[in-house]
Amino acid sequence: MDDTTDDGEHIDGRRARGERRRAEIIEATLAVVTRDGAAGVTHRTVAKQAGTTTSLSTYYFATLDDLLVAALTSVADAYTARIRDIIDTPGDKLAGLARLIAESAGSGRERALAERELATLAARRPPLRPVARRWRENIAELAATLTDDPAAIAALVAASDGLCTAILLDNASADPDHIQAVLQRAVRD
Amino acid sequence: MDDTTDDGEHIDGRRARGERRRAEIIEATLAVVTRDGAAGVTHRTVAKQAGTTTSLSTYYFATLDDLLVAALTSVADAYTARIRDIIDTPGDKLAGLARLIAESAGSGRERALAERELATLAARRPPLRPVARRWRENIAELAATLTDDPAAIAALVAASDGLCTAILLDNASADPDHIQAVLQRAVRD
DNA sequence: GTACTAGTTGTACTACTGTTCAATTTTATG
DNA sequence: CATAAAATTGAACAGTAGTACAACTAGTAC
Repeated sequence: MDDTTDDGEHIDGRRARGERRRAEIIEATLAVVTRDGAAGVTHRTVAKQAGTTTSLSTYYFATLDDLLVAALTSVADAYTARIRDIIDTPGDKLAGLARLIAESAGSGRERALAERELATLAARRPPLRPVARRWRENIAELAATLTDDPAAIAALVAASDGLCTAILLDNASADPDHIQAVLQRAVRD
Repeated sequence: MDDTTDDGEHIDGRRARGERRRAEIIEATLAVVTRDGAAGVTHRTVAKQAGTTTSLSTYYFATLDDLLVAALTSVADAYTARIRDIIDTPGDKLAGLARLIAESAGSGRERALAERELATLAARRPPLRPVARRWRENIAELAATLTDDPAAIAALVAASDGLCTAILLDNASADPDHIQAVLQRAVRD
């Protein structure tokens, strides 16, 4: 058998399977956070959700904190990609951001809630803080393509964050036009 | 002995002491949230912090949820009073709000963090949600004294919330002037 | 004094927690 | 084939969780 890639690098089937398992466990963690909140995350609940054993969860993530860091990183990565898409795509960036925020009311609600729970955890766990900061840094980067005024950038970040809170906690209106109007207030001259 | 108030109502020393104890337990709960986060709140940790026994904590608050609701309510009440002060006091209301938000970086950091932790909990516990909404409703009321534009009101609420996040999670600048400038962007014509 | 109520304590039970570890299976290497 | 490495399992340990409950103390009313 020739177990090589096009690059000629060997692929260890064991490690590949391990990576898959690791990803499954992270996904299971997010499912648990979505269902029961961050407080519901234990090696046992995660393992059960992933259909494996407790020991395997500790095999990949020695401590619960490691697991939470990995889960938050995963969500942050996804959001980073989404925002980078908006930045790189020609067109109205504020409208794109408004649509992304509006998703927090529907399909993206679970993800947004999970991100928020983990971000709150981060306030108390230093290793989590850089990861939690990413969402805000990404918005700031998007804002920087629209204005040079630092106050306007800070205002857009704050508005985005506050709008998400409103949607998640207040069941506020998730009309993209309304959201865009609020965002526009932050960056207009 | 004449155990009556000016109104002539009898005061039961036992009940009075009970009310004091109840308040002490709530205060202890906030201290625990401040130190270890909402996840650190258990009947035992709270009782230890309050200098009483576990059973007494369950005597006043049958379930942990009851205790968390009471603690969040206490914080929300304090914030409500602060904001009402700003509304009722003549002068620049935005400057007052900016000073209040800036406190989240210093003396008020613990309180603000506790409120945020409990508010995040509230997303998942329906009985907590109305209490968690109060902070935002109060800001909206303050905003309503400055403008009639619903978008501007929503923008000020979102900006206030986002600025607090920035301070708590990013260690962002807590300069009242900077904060006021960002807030001003939300409500100006 | 007695009777009653509110507050308070210590104890105990069951359930679940993070974590460890030796044993086992699966896969790769030579 | 044999050997080693990675993945996976089951069981176990010690610690802590929520909660219930009977017993006890302190304050009230008559």
